[in-house]
Amino acid sequence: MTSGKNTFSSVPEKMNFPAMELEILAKWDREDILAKLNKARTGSPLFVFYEGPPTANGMPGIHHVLSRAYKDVMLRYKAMQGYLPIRRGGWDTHGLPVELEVEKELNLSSKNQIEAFGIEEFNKRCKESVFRYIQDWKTMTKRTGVWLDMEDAYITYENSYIENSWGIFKSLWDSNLIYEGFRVTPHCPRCDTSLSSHELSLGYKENTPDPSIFVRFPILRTESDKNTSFYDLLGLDEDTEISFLVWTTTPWTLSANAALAISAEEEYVVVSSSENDLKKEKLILATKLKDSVLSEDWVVNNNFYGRDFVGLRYEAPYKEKATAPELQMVYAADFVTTLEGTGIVHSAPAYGSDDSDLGAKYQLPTQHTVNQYGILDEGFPGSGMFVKNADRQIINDLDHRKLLFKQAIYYHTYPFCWRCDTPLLYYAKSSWYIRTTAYKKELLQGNESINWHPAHIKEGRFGEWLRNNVDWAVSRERYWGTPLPIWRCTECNHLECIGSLKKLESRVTADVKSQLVNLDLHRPYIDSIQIHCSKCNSMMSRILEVADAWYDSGAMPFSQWKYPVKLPTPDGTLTLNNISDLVSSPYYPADFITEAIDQTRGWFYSLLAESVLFDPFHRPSYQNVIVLGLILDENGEKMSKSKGNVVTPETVIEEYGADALRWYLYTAAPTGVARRFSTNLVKESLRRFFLTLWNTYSFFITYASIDGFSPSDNSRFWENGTPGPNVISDLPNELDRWVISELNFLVAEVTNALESYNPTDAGRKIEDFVDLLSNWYVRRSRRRFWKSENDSDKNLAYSSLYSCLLTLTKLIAPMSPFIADYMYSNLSQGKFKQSVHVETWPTSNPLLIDNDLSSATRLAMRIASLGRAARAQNGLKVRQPLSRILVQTRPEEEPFLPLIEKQVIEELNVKSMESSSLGDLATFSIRPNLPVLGPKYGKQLNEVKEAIASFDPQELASAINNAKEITIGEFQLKPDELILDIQERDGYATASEDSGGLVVAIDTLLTDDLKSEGLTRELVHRVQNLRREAGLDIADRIITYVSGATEEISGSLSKFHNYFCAETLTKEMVFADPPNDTYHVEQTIENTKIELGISKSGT
RNA sequence: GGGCCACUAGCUCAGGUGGUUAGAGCGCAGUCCUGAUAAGACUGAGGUCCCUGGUUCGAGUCCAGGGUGGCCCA
Repeated sequence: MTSGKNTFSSVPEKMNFPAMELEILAKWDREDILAKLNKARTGSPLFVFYEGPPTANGMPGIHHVLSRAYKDVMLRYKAMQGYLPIRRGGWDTHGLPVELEVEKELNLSSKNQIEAFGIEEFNKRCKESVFRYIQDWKTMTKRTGVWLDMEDAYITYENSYIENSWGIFKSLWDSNLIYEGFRVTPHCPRCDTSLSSHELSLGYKENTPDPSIFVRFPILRTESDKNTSFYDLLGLDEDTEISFLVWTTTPWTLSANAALAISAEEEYVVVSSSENDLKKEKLILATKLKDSVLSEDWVVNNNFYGRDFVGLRYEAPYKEKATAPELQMVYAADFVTTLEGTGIVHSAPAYGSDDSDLGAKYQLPTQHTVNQYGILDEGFPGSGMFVKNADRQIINDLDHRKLLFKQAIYYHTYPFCWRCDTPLLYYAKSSWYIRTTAYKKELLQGNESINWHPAHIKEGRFGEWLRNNVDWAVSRERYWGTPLPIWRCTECNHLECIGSLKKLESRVTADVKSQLVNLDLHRPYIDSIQIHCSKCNSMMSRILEVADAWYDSGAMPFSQWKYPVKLPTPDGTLTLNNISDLVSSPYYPADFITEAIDQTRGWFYSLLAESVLFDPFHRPSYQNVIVLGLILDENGEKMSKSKGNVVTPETVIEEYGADALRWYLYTAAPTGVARRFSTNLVKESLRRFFLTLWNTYSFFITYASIDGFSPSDNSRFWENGTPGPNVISDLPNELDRWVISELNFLVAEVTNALESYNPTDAGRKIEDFVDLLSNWYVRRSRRRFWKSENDSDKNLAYSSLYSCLLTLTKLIAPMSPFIADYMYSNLSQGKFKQSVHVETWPTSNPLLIDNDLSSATRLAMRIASLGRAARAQNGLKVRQPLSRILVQTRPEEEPFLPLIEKQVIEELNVKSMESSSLGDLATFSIRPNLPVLGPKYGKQLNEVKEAIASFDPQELASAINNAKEITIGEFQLKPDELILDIQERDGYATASEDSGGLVVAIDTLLTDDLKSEGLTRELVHRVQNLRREAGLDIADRIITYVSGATEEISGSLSKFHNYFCAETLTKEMVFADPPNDTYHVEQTIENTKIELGISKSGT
């Protein structure tokens, strides 16, 4: 510490927060604060953070500021807690959204067109596009005060990243966790491409007409014992045929029927028609749907549950074309409902997602009867036609064969290609899967060990997703992505997975080897690398699929480093040679991640799945997650470019500053719930919190500068010489003791909140404290700062306020880093750290927390509030002193009164405060103390309540006062089972709390002395206004002129001469007309006109 | 269709474990206070705690069903 007095820099009259933030940013740059922080934390325990990588092919929005702000707050907090945070950023660069943007720019609309254009050039454009807005992202990140390492960010398209991701894939391959299967996707038969869910949502059309047909699927009579017995069970003769009635809106898919699905728990009926009796036909359908499908002629013969039909075999319309007719039978499936149709669903695994899942479950064949252009195969009615046109032929054929029961037109919402308007087909394509279901148990166990904020995500959205886990379809038939490292033999179809470049090198021929040097691992380059088949020695080519971009981001813990890599740890520098080293290093798993809720099935899942499957111990790669809610516009609608309701971060920041925006984002709504955003709310944050804080700070600086206060003056002020909340414990003034107690309590609360990853609570607690600091501590302490002598009381007031402000700068530093550093720099006068962000987090001293004092002060605030209300209601302005106030509290609060007497007297401008006993003037009401009586009397409570209500309150009151048991009717009541309220007090200005037992009564008697004093105070007030209007400095001494005063006024002024002069800094009082060169104004006081003037005194 | 979340004053949000008459900030109307304040205090207007049932002596709170909105998935 330097010796001598430093002065505080003065506070600008009008504060420009955004400009201040730019200054602080320049300071951080100039002084390289982040590097200094990292250096200071060398050898500290790590706080490992993984960044969920954004894509920089669009402008960053408010929701991006949200997640960055939440990332930053925890990193800054942990740094202050003494950790070394790992703040490496990352970029997600692959995937369909990127391709779509480029397709749009190049005006391409199908895979054929892309391939004609050239994959090489296409991918080049993709690569260029992903960093199109990187500068905007970096600018936003920096401007919002977010300390993420953007210069050394990982990039998912880099070779090293791809190669590491291959390594994971290879490891899964070796564990038999990769397989090839079918996956049903929305497919455009004209563009010959699958559509993403996003594209799908662009093309839904309502009221699309489709055929709605009900088809008979007769139960086979002879082939198995069960079937025979079913006919026998119903006692059906040879001529009677029984059929499942099946509903479909896609007749063409009947060509690929593989199964029927029913709901096991639903009720079904066997029905026959009285009219059709001759035909001896019986139908089966769900009980609930009978009336909507069949006419009243059909009567119920038998009742069954769906499960009774499981295993029954049937005759499909095109059974001769089925690849596995022996498997065509009834299966139970959860997806079957009884809301429409017949409750019996025809299933074609190639043409439906549910169907495909069912097929996978029972190993049904995925049979294609339609090619990728939507043309129906040979051998079916309508063959060679587009399926939607073939529908008609099929319906006619079914009708002809008496299989069609009835038909209609069905209007529903159906997806069309957003590019070419062709109806989409759900179409099974070959796809590569990761067998996540093999580790379902471990995934669920891993989830158990993760701390989710908010907690409901764990068992709710995320847990639900994991419990319904299906294998991850990880391949995409696309171009711009991590190529899957699988090679297939062109001759014998043998498959091999290659996990690294080195391995690849060992498998290629000598002439190809040279091509591997500096090879871009993307398509099309990697596609030309062939290897020799280990089985038949023919050539193997890479399969053409690339990985789902979620696979990239999920691989991020492993793939983000370029091995070998040297990383700092508490024990020194550690070298990681490969992804296996990573898993056993302190860099795995992450302590903390945070992203928005839409990542539950995105990054949160891919991260969990890949780590659980890859990690030998099957641990999740993250331990704490903050899940953020979405940001909606002020009307509750999602912000989107097309709606034009996007608020850009810049607009808000330029007007109110990044701190205000951040503060709003932390405190406005609990984490995880959607929130409505409007610039006005940010403004409110600024006004309500920052301006209050700023005014308090500004007050301190102003007066501390005048008085030359220096924090180091008070040698016994700091404990261990460190600035913080630990001010000495024997402060004589109860206001100081109180504020220091509140401060220490606050430190504990904020620390707890941030330890629980809850910046929202932390911020709200700070707001509450700042309000108390400004509107109680400073307001009540003002006179201590104003008095002219520099005594120890004044010094301790400064010290206490200083301690609060300095500690606050640290508490708010993680949340609003700019203003925190700005205030800290001035308050610390360069004696502590270079920046608040390299400070250590304050610790709370429980010995300084005084709960009684806290309660007492709250009581003082409540009394003051009631006192002001009582005055206001009776037209007694606070400036008029009155003699006394009577206060009635609850018994347990009464001991607090002496502690706060001085504060209440000053606040309410009365001469004395008395604790009032139950006097004759009061009237009472008595009410039952329900939390006590309820459990005791239960159902009898109503009788007790009635008894109490019918009893004389006055009598009860005195009994309670004497702490006696009271007999009311048949009940014996103890004093604590009743609550006594005072209603009013005649002859006084009274006010009482609605629910508490607190009443105040102000004696309204106005003596001559009190009146004179009130008059003097009124004059003081007028003179103060003149001082301000005249533009005098607060320390200027003046000469005061009064003319035209009544005897009452002049008498008052002479009686309270000293008071008047001290308050107004009047050196000389002149009862005469103010000279012309003074500042003077005519005033009306008590209906009298007087002339009041002031001039600056010479000395 | 399924899952999750939300629904409390005009707006934004608080309201452990059930307890009589549900709060804050902003906004509105009025009054007051001010030698830090872009402020503050008090009063007032403003509530079907989304609805319906149930449990309970007692439900904003617990349970069931439904509604609206949002997100995710079909």
